[in-house]
Amino acid sequence: MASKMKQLNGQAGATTGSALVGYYSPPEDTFGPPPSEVSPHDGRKKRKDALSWDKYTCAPYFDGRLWRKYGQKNIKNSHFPRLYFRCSYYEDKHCMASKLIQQVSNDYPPLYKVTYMHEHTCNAAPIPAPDVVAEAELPAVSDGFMLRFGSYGKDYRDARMKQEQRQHNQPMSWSPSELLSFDSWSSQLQHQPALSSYVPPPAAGSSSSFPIAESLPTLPAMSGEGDVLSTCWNSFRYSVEVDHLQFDNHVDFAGDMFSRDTNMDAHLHSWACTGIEGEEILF
DNA sequence: ACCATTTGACCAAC
DNA sequence: GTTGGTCAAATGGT
Repeated sequence: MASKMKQLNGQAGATTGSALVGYYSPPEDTFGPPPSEVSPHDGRKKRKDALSWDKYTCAPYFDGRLWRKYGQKNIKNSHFPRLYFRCSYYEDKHCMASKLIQQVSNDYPPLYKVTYMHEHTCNAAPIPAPDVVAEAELPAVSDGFMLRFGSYGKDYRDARMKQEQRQHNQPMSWSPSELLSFDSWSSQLQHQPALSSYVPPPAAGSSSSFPIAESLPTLPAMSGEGDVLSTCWNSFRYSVEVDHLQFDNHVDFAGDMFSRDTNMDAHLHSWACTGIEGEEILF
């Protein structure tokens, strides 16, 4: 039998109200105009003869826009699935922008190819870079901890609140990559070659905030159980000397109070933040 | 029960 | 016939 009823002929009206999806990655050139168009060179014509351009990045998820995932497909001759997104304003504003994400390497950090199709017509304001950045007075990294954190800042949280209001005050869940959080490694781990190759220390004696331009994707966040939370985890980095912050059980960081999880292994420390609207966020 | 995500069917492009 | 893009039912989390 297997009579799987399926609505044919696209343009299915309202899919069930799905949430907006946004992820954070370090700002690259994504807030500006799209890079020059690159036509596919695999010989196969794209389904839609649309304007498209490719971008290779380690931070494929957040590009300042809100996307809704609508599909995933295993691709022949690729170890990684292809993920399909369209603009979250597809229904509201009939914005035809879409993108697909294809992981192309399994390095640290993994490299992704992102193919964008159609420009946004939704006129939605791009999500600004987070306002949580490293605090001032960065010391030399020599014997410090390397902190890594991913966050949406206040602007993004405000945007989410607005979106929740649009959706009849239905709260939106946070994905792990959206949580204000950070991990730390001991300097011992930091000096391992595999890490040092892509974690250049900040300039010694730097006294300004860690430049956003120097933010780079880092290792996937690991939970206490060793699970990879999300390879879309992107972070700013900064370093502090051990005595620069109090590394006991609480840290006041950029105005948010973090408490350390007691179940941590030798190198990976996980923290909970109690600074967002009084809620404690654990992951 | 509601909502977000996943999964597999359908169908267009090759 | 095969592969990839899209849709929506099924599934899972809260």
